[in-house]
Amino acid sequence: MAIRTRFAPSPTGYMHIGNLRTALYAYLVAKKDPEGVFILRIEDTDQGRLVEGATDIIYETLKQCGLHHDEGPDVGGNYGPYVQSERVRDGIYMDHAVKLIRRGGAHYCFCDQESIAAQKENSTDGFQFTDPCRSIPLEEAEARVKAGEPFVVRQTIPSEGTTSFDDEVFGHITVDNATLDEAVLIKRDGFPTYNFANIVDDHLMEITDVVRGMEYLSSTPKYNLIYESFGWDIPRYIHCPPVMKDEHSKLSKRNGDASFQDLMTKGYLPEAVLNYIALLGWSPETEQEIYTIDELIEAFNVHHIGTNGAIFDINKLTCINGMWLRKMDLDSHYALIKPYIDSAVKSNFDGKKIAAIVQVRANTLVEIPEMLDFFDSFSADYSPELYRNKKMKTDPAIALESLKAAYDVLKDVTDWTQENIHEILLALPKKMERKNGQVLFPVRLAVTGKQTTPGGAIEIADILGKEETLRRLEASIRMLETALQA
RNA sequence: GGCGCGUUGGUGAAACGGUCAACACACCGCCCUUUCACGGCGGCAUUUACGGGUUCGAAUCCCGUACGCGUCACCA
Repeated sequence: MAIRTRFAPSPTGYMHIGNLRTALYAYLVAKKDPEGVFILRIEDTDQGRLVEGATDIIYETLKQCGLHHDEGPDVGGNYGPYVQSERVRDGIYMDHAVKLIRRGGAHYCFCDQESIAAQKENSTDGFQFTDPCRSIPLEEAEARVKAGEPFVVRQTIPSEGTTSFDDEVFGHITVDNATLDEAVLIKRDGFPTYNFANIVDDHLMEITDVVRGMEYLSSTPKYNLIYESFGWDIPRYIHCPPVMKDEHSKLSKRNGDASFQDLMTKGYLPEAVLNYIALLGWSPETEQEIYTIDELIEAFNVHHIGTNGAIFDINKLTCINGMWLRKMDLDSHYALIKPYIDSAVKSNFDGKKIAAIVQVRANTLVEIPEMLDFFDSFSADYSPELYRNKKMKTDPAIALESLKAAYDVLKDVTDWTQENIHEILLALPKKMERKNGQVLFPVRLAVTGKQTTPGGAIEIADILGKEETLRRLEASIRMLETALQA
């Protein structure tokens, strides 16, 4: 039988990295099987927490990441509807709740919240609700329901014995039934709770592998009791530890940095983000670090998912993002970063050449414009002290000498190509008995006015063109002369 | 508080009883070099939360303690 997994978010806001990672893992588990099916189900049973537009963010994010679902509200499928509120209208949950009650796995409960609170009030430490409605005979309960009395459906849990299950990540877990409380399955408003809707839908949609956060680990035994009451097969469980913001707290929707959309605006690539979060909590069996989605499918193995929370490290993401940027061929890299180049460079320079000098340096997209600001704005009012560089063995006086020499040879170049500039400029240090750096470092500085830039003197001069290079050189020479005279 | 889960360097982590505890990020040096970066090389846990036990041998198994997280909602 083919593997079927689902990603079941509730549309309550942004998609954060922890969520996305759960989606990724569910996707990988499904696609590991060539026949595997990945399903998107929207869990909107909490009508009070719905956030408008949240569903679209989910669609958009999955799409950007290439996590295409085979079934879902927008793409259809044979197990629909894929939105829980629509399933409520179809009566699916209530029908199953009634079935479960008849099988003894649940019961009607007429307690109001006040009486539960009162019981809690009167109990000494360790409150566990004891439901008096458990003992109401079924016919009587059904009659009260029929008469219109408000009710909830509550799970009936055996007071003795133990329940255990196997988790692919955490192993075998056993709990005493006595510690399990009888959770509400159908709320007073007729909507199912998350737990119940989940069980029913997972079964009806024939989910074989349940991938979810480990916060559900403690309610899993209750799930299994319901599966057993129904006589249904229990799925494989894959509980994932949380993605943490720091040592103590999980990544939260409040923390804007954690949302996928924010990472996009911060200049990260979807592929890199996916690559990174795959590695957050899961480790491959080889030392390979860069993975395309297809490579992840190939390498993924649930038994290498870790058991403790992993702190989201933007440094590592940045590094991986840089690797993705660098491994692209120049044409696609240029196509990708063109908007960022254009936003900083309005003058008519060769964008592709600029892309080439940027490619080995940029780790994120947003840092690109700042790197390139010198192309459009140059004025020789920077500090002459910038020319003093210990490693290059330069100071303003040496720089002035080099700049003049460079200007003299450069002004006669007729064919302004990188090769020619290279040849001409590198002849200079030899002639002047200087080190390469003593000539080229000042030239680069003179035409950019910046301490550090992407690209060296030759590459930048090439891009700037002869006229602009000479203009900038001249301005810098004048500035240096004035400074040295003073 | 009950129950469950966890604890390897600043971070992600490998090692599934057997040499000096991989690797990557970050950090620090050095090299390369026309700056920065890229790339290369090296450093960075005398030790795997702590205490016992089992064993010829433990990060790895057992027990206890501490700490952390989760759960105990008519939220998901």
